[in-house]
Amino acid sequence: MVQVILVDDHKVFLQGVEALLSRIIDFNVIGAFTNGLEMMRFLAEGNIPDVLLLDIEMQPIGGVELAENVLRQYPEVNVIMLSTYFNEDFVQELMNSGIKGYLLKSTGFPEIKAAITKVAHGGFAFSPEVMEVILKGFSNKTETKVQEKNEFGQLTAREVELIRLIGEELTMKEIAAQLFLSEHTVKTHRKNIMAKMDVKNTAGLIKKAFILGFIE
Amino acid sequence: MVQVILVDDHKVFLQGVEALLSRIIDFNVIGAFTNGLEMMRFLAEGNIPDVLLLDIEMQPIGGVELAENVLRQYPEVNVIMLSTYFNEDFVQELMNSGIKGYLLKSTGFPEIKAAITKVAHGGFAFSPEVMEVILKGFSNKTETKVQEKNEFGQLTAREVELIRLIGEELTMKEIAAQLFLSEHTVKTHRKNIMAKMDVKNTAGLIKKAFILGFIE
DNA sequence: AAAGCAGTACCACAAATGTGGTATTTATTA
DNA sequence: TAATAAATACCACATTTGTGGTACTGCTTT
Repeated sequence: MVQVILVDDHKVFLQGVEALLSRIIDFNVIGAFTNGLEMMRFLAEGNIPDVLLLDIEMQPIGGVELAENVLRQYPEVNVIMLSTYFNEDFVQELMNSGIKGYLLKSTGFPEIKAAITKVAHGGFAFSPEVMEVILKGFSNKTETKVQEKNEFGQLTAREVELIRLIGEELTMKEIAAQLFLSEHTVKTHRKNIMAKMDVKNTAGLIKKAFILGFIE
Repeated sequence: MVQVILVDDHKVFLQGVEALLSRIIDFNVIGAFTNGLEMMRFLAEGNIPDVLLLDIEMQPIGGVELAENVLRQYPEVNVIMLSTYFNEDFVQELMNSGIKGYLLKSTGFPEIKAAITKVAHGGFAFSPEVMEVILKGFSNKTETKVQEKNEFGQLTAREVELIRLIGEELTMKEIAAQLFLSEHTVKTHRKNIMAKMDVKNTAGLIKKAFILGFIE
C-alpha cells in the first residue's frame, strides 16, 4: 500500500487526481492540500507518506522550496514534482536536492500512476522531455569541465523580492525608494538576477520568473 | 442529462475532472480534448454539447479565441471558461462574446458541478473574485460615461506575433530584422500593444501576455 | 463613398535598462 | 579563522525602451 500526499493550489486538479488515485487499490491518499504550510504541519504530526506529489507553481511558497524543506527533514520521502512548464535550469538543481521525479501536467494519468509506483519502490520517474535534458546535461558535464559558471546559483530572498517588484511594473528607481535602498544597489541586484537566471532582458526575466513561480 | 465537453491541455487535469464528472448521473462527458482544434472538429461532426468547459491558458490556440469561434458557429453552446489566473480586462470582453461562466482553477469541484448545472439551464456562473469585478465594472460604466478608451481593444494577429517575439527576448531591432520591417513599425506596434494591454513597461507586457496565454 | 481598422513608417526627446567593472560590511560556514 | 555568500553602493557608458506625436496605404464595412 503506497501512502500518497498531494499538494496543488488548483483545487479541482487536486480533487480530480485524488479521485483517480483513490480508485487504485494499491494507493492510499492520506492527504491532499492546496497549501504547502498545511502539508508541512500534517507531516509534523507524523503523517509521513511514501510519495509526495508537489506542484511547482504555487503561491506564496513554491514547490521547489517546499521540496527542499521536506527532504531536509524527511529524506525518506519520495518527492515527485509536477509542473505546467518545463524548465531546464531547474532540473539540475532539483536532482541534487534529492527529488525522485519530475512530471509535466500534460502527462496522462496512467503515467502518473506508473511514476508513483516506481518512485515508491526506489526508482525515478521523469517525463520524456525532462529525461532528455538530464541526459544532455550529463554529457555536457563530462565533456566540458571548463564551463562551471552557469549553474543557476540559487536566488536569494532579496533577489526574489526584487523580482516580484519588477513584476509589479516598478522601475529600479521606484523599487529603490520603496525598499529604502540606493538605486545602484537595486541595479546590482537585477544584474545578478539576470545572470543567475541566464536571461538577456526584462522580458526574459519576467517570463522565467513566471515559469519558476516567483510572480503570479 | 447534461452533455459536457472538456478542453484543457493539462491531461491529468482533464482526466481528473472527467473522472469526477462521470460519477455524476446527470452529466454525460461526450468529449475531452487537450487540443482546441480536435474539439472544433468534433463539434463539426455534429457533437454539440450543452456545456463546454474551456481552459484559457492553452497553446497554440488560447481558450478565448476558441470560445469566440465556437460561439460564432454554435451560439446555443453554454461556455464556461476555466483559468488559473484572473484577468480583469478579459472578463468584460468575454461577457460581450457570450460566455456563461468564468471559474478559477482554485475553485473546488462541487462549485464546478454547480456551475455546469446552472449554465446548462440558462444561468451564469462566476467565481466570487470574478463576480466582484463584474459588479465593479458595472458601476464604473454607469457612473463615468466619459472614459471610453481603455476597453482593451482586441489585439491584432500582428500584435500577438510581436508579443511572442518580445517574449523570446528579442529587441525591437532584432524583431524588425526578422520580420523585414522598419524598426519604427515594430516600435509603433509595441506602443499600441502596451496601450491596449494597459501596461507600463516590458515587465507588465510579458506578465500580462503570460496570463493571457500568448506566451508560454 | 466615407469611415474605420490594420499595418506600415517616420521623428525627436526622455527615461530606463543593460554591460562591465570595483568595493565594503556583515553573516555564515568550512 | 579564513573563506564564502549576501547585501549594500558606486561609476561610466552603450543600448533599449517609453512617450507623444503624424501620416500613408490597402482593405472592409457601413
